Amino acid sequence: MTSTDETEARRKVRLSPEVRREQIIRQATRLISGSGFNAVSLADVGEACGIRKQSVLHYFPSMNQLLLAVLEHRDAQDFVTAGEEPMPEPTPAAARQYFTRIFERNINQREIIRLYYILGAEALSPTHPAHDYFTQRSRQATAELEMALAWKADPGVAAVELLAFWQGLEIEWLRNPDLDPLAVWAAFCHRFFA
Amino acid sequence: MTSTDETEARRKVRLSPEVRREQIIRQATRLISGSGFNAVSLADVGEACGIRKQSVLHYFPSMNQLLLAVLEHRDAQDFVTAGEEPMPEPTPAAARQYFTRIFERNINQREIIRLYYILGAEALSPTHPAHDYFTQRSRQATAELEMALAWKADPGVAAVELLAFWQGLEIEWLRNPDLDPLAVWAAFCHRFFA
DNA sequence: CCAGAACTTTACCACTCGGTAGATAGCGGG
DNA sequence: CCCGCTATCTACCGAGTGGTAAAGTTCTGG
Repeated sequence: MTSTDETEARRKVRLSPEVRREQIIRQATRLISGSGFNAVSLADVGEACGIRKQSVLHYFPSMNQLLLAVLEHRDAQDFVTAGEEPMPEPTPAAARQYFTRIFERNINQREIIRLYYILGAEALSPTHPAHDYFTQRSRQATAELEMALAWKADPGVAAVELLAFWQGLEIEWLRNPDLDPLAVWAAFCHRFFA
Repeated sequence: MTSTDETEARRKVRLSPEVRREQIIRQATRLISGSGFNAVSLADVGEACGIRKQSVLHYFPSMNQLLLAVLEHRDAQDFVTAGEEPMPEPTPAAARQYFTRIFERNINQREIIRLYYILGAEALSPTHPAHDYFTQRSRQATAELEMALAWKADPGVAAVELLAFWQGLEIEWLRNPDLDPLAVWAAFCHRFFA
């Protein structure tokens, strides 16, 4: 993609910093969730926004910082949409309802699931810029699950079990969009929350 | 890493084609499983083997071909080690024993699990050189599981359920090496195969 | 209506990428 | 012993990378 001036020179469009920043983050999210951080360049992000890579660097000091901004932006948005979710009482029925609701919300955000899948894999490497982010996040998720599964015989094992199935199912759903994740989820829950 | 001549010039070591090819595939597997295909270069592979990147290209016509060679080599090796595994009868006990044996074998190959995790994520993108490989492989795995779970009420759903938990657990184990995957596996099987 | 702030640009830089062409050197067979 | 085969090398290419410096252009407040 040389993307030379095709039939028209680029019009210089000036946007407010807030709008531009959000646009950059949105496009970066889209591109990274599509091909992974290692396969996306500053120029790609710029092109998707209709600006040069140097303009992207005007808002984010480096590519790594942009990646972290993408993740933080996502966390902030999650906090908004999920904010009012009550912590479940430690009973099977309450926990099942709680996790099912979050699961349903997730599968309406295909791009985000894909982002975390791809980045989570890349970030296994300790030198990846998002390595620490994912390490901390995984620890936190396990702890939260363990608390909601206190009624289980072994909450520690149960937490890993639920977490493993959960994200494994999301991955299968990414690979095969035709599959009905809620049906599989229900089959698992029928045995797990009993 | 400029890797200049440190205290000693490089000795030109000449190996037989078979030995060198295998060495290259082995090192490429190691590097890719560590950081992903998109983050490994021909020069990295060459350096790991003590040769120049051009010498790597002497054996594999391109980086993409090297990646495919890595995957094919792995499949061939799997066929050797797993060759004598009998297809299970479609009963709960036989299926449980069958899958448990494969699972135990897998968790002795951390690097390979990691290779498939990282590559599987990158290969979601249709432009990735291993995209077709993973699409076909996933289809095949689901079909095989479905056959071994014919005794289930809904083998299609059960196959996805088992596959999801399976690979989700492997991923959790990659993230946290301290966890005991066999314990979690047993907990899941206790309910799933009943 | 002008001046300054700042958004976007062009012009670079040093480096790495995958890949090609041709020279060099180590090994086995005669 | 040396000659041919070929594994490996040096040298190079065009394109792309993240990032810096500074000029230009657009908007806005006084």
